[in-house]
Amino acid sequence: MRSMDSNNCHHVHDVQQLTMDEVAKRLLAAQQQCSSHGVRFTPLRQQIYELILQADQPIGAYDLITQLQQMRLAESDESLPDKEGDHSKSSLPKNVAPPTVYRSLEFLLKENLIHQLTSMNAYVPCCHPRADHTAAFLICERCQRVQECSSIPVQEIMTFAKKDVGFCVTRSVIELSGYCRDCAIDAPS
Amino acid sequence: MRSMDSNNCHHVHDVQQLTMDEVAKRLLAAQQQCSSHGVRFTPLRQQIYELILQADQPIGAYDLITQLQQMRLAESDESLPDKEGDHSKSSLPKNVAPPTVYRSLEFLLKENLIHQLTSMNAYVPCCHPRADHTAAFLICERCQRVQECSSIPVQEIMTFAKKDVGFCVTRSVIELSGYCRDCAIDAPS
DNA sequence: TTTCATTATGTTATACTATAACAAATAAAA
DNA sequence: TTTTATTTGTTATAGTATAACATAATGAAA
Repeated sequence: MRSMDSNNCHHVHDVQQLTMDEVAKRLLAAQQQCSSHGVRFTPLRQQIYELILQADQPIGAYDLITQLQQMRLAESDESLPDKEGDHSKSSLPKNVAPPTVYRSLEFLLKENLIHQLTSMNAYVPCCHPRADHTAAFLICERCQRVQECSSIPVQEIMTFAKKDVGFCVTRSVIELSGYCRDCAIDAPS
Repeated sequence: MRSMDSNNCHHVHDVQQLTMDEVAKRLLAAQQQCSSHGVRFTPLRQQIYELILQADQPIGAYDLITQLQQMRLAESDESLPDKEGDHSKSSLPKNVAPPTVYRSLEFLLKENLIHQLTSMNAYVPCCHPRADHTAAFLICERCQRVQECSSIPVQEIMTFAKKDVGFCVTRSVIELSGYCRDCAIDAPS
């Protein structure tokens, strides 16, 4: 059972377990963001974003492929039950190949709509699509819950790299695996 | 050209570009550590550790395989030039398969002799093999230089996760890519 | 509208990274 | 020595990601 007070500290958010309402809101916001950025939020990109939003765990590229396949099969089945249905609708390709998904993932990453969890080859929605912030991720090994932290200590590492080491960061991977608060109860501390 | 004062701030070290002397020292230290831990520092493990120490960049598993192959070929060639040499020496297998290398990498990781750079699927020596510290890595995209930081801000993230979020970290991946001090001069800041 | 250029997607093939499962060899313990 | 445990070899395959080129859809210019 997930604690309700898990978000009480500064800038820590669960990235998933969204309600249908929240998913809808995110999709709309993404629409608007893409529109204002002058980039195209195509049906494919939208579908993939939606799958990532709806997933209750970080989802891998090949899982997305599987789910897309099933969605397309389901769509083509819908046109059969109709006795006099027009079968000339939109015959999407049956097979979804890796590049199809990876290109949309690349797009969503560039738009800051999703994050990549490099340590587990999976993807999650971004909590704050607007900002180009540096985030750390707390990944629970047991329940797969992922929390996104854009807290002070995370920012301090960046300023440390710049000020003290003279290192100019262009990409950050900060992923801490372990046991979340709820799961740590059962596990050794 | 690498600055000499790049290590002037607390707990930041280049992980590579070791002199032959330093490599020898590390090997000896590893020998002793393994001995005291009651684990076996076999010739294979030693060879792989040595290759990682000698590399001037993070090295991938399949690069290690290639290098091992070449070493073994070179060894078997050495026995040919001798006119009356005993060819019955140590005929090592010609092919080095992935598990051979991955198992030794696993060993070296467990002994804290090396680190895995998850974001680039490569491996580097550990600066402080003794401690089981949390480290951040600064990875230069241009010159491939890698710096290991076990500085205060890094530790603060860990305490933040524990104290403020109740998250119990078992494994950390903190890798910042970008431009090191020397390369940042030419690149946009 | 038609043409053209651009962008996005489909398609095929393949590269790269890593592990499972079992066999053989080696070293340590009984 | 015999047994046991550990390490390494071997074969096969799983999992992740991209290159290269073809086709289709979109948006802009003529």
